[in-house]
Amino acid sequence: MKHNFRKIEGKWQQKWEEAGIFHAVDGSDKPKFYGLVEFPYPSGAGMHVGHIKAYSSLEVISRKRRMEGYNVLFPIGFDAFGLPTENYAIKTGTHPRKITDNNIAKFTDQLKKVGFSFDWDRVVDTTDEDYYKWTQWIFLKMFEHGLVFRSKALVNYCPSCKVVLSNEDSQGGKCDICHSDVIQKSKDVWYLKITEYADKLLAGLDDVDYPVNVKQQQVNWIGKSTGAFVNFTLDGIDEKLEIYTTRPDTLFGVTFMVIAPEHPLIDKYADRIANMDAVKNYRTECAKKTEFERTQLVKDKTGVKLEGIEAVNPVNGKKIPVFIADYVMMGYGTGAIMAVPAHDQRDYDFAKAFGVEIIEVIKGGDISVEAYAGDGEMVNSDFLNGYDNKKDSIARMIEELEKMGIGHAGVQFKMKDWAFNRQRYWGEPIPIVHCDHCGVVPVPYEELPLRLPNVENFEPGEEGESPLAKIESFVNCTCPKCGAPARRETDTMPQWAGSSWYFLRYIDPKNDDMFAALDKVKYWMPVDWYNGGMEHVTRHVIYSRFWHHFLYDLGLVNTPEPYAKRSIQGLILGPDGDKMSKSKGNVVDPLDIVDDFGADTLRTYIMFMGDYSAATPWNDNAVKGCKRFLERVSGFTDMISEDAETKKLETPFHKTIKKVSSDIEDMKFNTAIAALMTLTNDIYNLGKVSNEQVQIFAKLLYPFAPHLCEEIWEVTGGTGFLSDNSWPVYDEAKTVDAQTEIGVQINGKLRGTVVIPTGAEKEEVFAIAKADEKIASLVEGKTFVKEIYVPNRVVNFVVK
RNA sequence: GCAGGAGUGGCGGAAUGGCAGACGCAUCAGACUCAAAAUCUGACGAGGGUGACCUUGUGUGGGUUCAAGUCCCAUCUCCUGCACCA
Repeated sequence: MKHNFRKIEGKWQQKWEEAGIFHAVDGSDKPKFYGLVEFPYPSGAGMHVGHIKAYSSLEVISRKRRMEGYNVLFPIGFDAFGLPTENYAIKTGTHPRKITDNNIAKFTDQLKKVGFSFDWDRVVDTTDEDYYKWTQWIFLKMFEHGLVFRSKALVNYCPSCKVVLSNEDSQGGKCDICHSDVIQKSKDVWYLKITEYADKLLAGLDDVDYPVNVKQQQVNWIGKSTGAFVNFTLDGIDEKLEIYTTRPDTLFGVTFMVIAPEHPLIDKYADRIANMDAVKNYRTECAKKTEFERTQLVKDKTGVKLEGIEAVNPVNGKKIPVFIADYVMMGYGTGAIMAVPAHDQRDYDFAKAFGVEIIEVIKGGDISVEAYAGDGEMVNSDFLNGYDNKKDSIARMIEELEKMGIGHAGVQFKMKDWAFNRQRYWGEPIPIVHCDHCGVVPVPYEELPLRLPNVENFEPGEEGESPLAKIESFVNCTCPKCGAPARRETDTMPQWAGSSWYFLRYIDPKNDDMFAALDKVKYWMPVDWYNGGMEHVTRHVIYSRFWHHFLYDLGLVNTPEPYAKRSIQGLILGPDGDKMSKSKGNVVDPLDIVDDFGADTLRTYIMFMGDYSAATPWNDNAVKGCKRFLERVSGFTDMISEDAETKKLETPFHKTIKKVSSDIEDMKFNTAIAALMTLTNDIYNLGKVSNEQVQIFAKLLYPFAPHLCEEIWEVTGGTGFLSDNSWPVYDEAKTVDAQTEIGVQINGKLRGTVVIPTGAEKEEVFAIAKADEKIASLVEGKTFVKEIYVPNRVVNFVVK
């Protein structure tokens, strides 16, 4: 038959939809499989080829699982709150609701055209009030459990988007949305205490199947370090100056202290600081620097000495100077450090620049040249003298600090609490009321959802106030606690709120009483396999793990970890090898490929391009190659013959079933398709194939090219849909040929090949190899030192 | 600087320590055609030889092994993430 994709693709998509074959069944007796892909942000541009690649892996696996008898949940939805929509709304004067609805309709249509087997009955939309009601509900639960707090603090702020950003949203000192330089601004910020879950998020990684680099990145992001907190004192003032250090063993080498320019101690003792003008100037300069600039000047240490203030080293009573310098961050540890120039390079650079004393306490380096961070014998260190490794001396020092009551062991995390409010319209309203009498009051659960007011003007204020602040009818309310007039919180939640729990809503998308019923959660969770992008590893994945751990602690879900397994897809690059971008004009529109070559070709090509997890450039010619392959497969129906010759294909078929089955599980989609191409070549070489063999082939190719395979299945007399039929099984005995060609090496160099009966005994194989004319002539007159045989692979004769 | 990963034909990429380059693309030659496209057949790492074949070859330099793209040591390059984190 001809491969008329225009005719068959629409036909099968309609049939699948009418028959509802991709609907998951709650509580079925079959084993369950929950395959999850990251739901898209429905942008106006429509789908990108990257979306297709991201969904194709679990699409293939889900289709295979259904044939293997699983009850499959493979859902899709839309993560639709966010700035691009809001900005577009401001630009065009169209309401974000309308833009979102249009974009969702477009994405839905496109996803269906590609033939994804999503369960369209469970679609979620994070901007739907029946959905965000539960986002707000979980937020209130966190509030109730003390995981939400408000504080005025220096935060990452994007001057272009006019919003506060979390640490995760401003990686590399750039705004995640518009890539402008992020500045530090003092703002009222709502935080979620993700740091309270830092240890659980770290430990949980032991129980899940994530790629090593993903785990490593999360470990780095959480950034746990162990060390000690030590209280220094200020000379002549009854004030403690607490520092955090990972090297308490070097305490005798402390020659100065450094505090962050924003440290509160400076203002507290401003009257004692003789050079306050210089200090103020330095602080102003630091505030002007972007995070990026601050990290660029790694080499040049700057700072100002606090004249009139001296610290006292608690272990030896020595008076030491105190500096402010921007190499110490207010946001990490206590915002103050003890400086040990002899054994820390940053302190060393600073000491050299400011002429501070350097005292060696660990032997082994040359401190006239650089700081020494290695192990060695302790010197100049009182009771630590003679210790010769970090581990012992740290333990001994902490013991002493605790005994003296001036310090204790402690841990620190690089991860910071999650800045959770945005001064924007298109997000979930934060369900909090500010009352003059009662302070911060949560909106009662029964009043949820707290709806976004329908307004015309979405512009944020110049100083970064939320657009909601201008809407009197929204802002003015009564206090839920005392009934007095009060004001609503006008900030909204960040983009990542709705996606932190969406996989739970798929389980029970229409439930009005709960985000998802526990019995259904128990049936479906955890997600068996979650595929997505590397860019979400230190954002969405870590946020959603946090929320899920919290819900687990409340007993509302059955597992602490939401995702049993995580995989990552690589980028699709433009044909020129660069990242696809509108400005470079190298973007490939997947719908163009569907129109020109068909959805099956697009899907097959994307899975065949290369290693699934690697970045691979697009190649238009190779797309045509996949089209050609599918056309050859279509041709099988014209080659069907029921004669005995087709028995010759038995071994190739069993081999292919084996390889395709295992390659799909290993996400080696490219070699699975290559194996099917090889089998296709075998069939063409023979020129005939049995009806049953064509049907097996259709089943194997079905996850990749489902429309064509359903058509072949129908034409060859198959009953029902392929998803209702079983995945082919192979017979191990039939995966081997009767004869095998093996290589024959002499002294490790390939000198020829011989054909042996598969599985032949060693001695027989040696005999066959030695009988080979060419081999015989090459070994003539030599002595055999060693004879090696690797079964069905190679023979190696070592001769002299 | 720290962590993780990768270097294989013209290209995308295959190879449980056992015949390097599967499969696809591109290219070249041939068939079909008035011609082109499509399709089919064949060749296709490099160097040499009329030829069967020979030599060489997986970033670079060493090593282990009967045998190394694969393991070990060193080194270079590239990608990804984090980064003055005390």
